[in-house]
Amino acid sequence: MPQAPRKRPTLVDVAAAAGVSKALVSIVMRGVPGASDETRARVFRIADELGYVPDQRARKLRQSSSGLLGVTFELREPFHGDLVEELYSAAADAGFDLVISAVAPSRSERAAIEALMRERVEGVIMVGPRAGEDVVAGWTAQFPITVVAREIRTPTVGSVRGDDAAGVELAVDHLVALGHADIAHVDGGDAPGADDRRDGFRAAMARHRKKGRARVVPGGLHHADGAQAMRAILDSGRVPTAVVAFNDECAGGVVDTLIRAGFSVPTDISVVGYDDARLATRMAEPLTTVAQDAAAFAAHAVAGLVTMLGGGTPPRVVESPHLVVRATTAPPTPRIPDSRTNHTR
Amino acid sequence: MPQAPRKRPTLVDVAAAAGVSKALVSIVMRGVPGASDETRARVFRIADELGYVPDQRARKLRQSSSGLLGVTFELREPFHGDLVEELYSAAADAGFDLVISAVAPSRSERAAIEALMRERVEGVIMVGPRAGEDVVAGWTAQFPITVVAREIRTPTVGSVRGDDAAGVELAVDHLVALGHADIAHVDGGDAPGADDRRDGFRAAMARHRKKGRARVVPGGLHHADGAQAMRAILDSGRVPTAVVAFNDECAGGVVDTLIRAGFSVPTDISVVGYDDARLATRMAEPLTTVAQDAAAFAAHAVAGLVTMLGGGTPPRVVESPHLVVRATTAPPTPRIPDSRTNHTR
DNA sequence: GTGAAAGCGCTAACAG
DNA sequence: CTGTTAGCGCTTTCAC
Repeated sequence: MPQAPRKRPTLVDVAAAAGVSKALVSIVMRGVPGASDETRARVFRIADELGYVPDQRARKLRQSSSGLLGVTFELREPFHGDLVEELYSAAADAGFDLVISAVAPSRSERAAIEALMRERVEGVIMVGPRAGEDVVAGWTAQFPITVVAREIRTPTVGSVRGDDAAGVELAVDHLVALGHADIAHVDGGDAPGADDRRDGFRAAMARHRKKGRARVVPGGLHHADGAQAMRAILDSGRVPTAVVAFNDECAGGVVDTLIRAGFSVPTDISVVGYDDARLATRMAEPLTTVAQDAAAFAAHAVAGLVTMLGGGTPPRVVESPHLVVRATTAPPTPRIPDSRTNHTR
Repeated sequence: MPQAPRKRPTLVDVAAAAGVSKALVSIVMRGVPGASDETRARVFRIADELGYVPDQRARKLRQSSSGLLGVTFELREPFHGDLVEELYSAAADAGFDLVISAVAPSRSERAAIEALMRERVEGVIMVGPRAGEDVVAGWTAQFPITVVAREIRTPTVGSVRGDDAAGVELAVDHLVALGHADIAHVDGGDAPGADDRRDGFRAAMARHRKKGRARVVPGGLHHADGAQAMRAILDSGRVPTAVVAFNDECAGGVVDTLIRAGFSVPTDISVVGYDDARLATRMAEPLTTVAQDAAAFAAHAVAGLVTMLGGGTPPRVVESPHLVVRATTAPPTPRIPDSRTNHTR
């Protein structure tokens, strides 16, 4: 097995070895017309023998446009991972390469964005950014930006997101159709999209003339938030027959608390999540959830950004989510009062 | 708010605006000695006004070494995310920039590595690669490679991993000290490290003269694998008092199945995970687990790779894991035969 | 302390 | 079909 060479072969090396000009090698390597088949074959063979790999950086430097799209995402969010995966293919389809830059507790959004600036990406897609609108708008001075999975009002910034209100309404409609009346919403606090989901919940309950039985409980994005919120609901003594959680992870916390309190899901209580992140399939009970189509998000984000690159207007896409019914929802069972009250704490 | 400029300012633009040569601007931007304080201040101010950001690609192209380290990791693995985060800081400390390239079902390790080749990274760190040893060794022709969180025997490839056997032994020792005798191991199938953990389990049980009561059940890396394995154990009728799972996610599946079968954790059955990924804290019960220090892994991987860059020998680091006792382990409770047998299926 | 010139590896435009 | 020439934006000698 060959060791890492002291110096990588360049176009010139290949050209010399093949006895042709470097321009010709370039033509062959890019697969553009302008070389005879036999030259092509010979150059390829030599390049291969030498272990030649074109230098992407030099290539992009020479070209007027870098053909690069940047992406910022959070390493910790499963749904972000799903999106990044889809973005790779969406970008490739559009003829762009992707440069991904992660955000984590020890690496700020600012740091992630600045790395992208230095890489000379032509535009960036920010997945669920936490920065303020004005901050994001400020970065717009460097390149066009499209935000995914978060609403943004600044007109110069593109936005691709799901219709959060409609998604929650879908969930409520499903539960009502099953016969549920007492439904609680464990919300997302100040997370992106939380307001809309809360509003959607209230609107749907009002539409079904169950306004008085709609309960909103403070929650959050994570497992612990859902668990704690559900515990609060149980402790309140007023137990609903169904819960709509802010997202899948939060729903996981809700379910876990219920099971440990001796309830069974969905027999005693139905639970609906949101996102349909890969996570939803990693739970003990396949979760009924509102699905956001990551592939569609990615496609719209890339297409929208490319439009902006050409001077077009920023995309403003609101995708309709759909409901995926799995195993955590069922018709409510008549409740025997107090039979389940001695739940563990 | 300024719109994205038609063309980004370059060094020349800044130089012209400041009335100095571009070499001087370069000196100032890099912060190297060779410019007076007032020139420095003026150049900085002008660069800022123009919104100038140095072009990383052109910069690296000119330099003999790119100062770039590549990383491949799986978007879906929480522990990989932890590692990547630590790698960012470890690389920065060593004066390198990171280029991360994700692996996902729709993006192969080969694709991820080839993107890195084109980026002219000087070396790469592969987090828990799945490719065969020979394949990884083959890539070594392009750049030095260090593998993290997986054993590799090829001497030309660096390796930084935890002592998997010792880790599982730690878990078994802890359980035995608590008084457990019947312990099962839900293994990781053919995942990296699974063999060692299995061996460690058997060795520890033998050491404690409980060889006959050691049971190994086929599992896997994910929640569903753990859940299914635990179900199989329950169905077998021979229920251990403790389970050591391959990793945290798998342990989550084990716990979930137990709870739903009416067992309580840790009162009836203790469960130990592995990794201490962020995930471990996202569970309903804080998981007792074998912790791998992601920061230490990252530091060793970067240091080792840098050594290889300088012609040194590939690192061969085996980190000692440690046990983090949380809420899923306790002394065994005397079992009333068959009291719990009617678990749900 | 400052500037002029050369060139990193490649592609684009042109000439043969 | 093939080769030559001129840069992309930057850093790096080496003069002044």
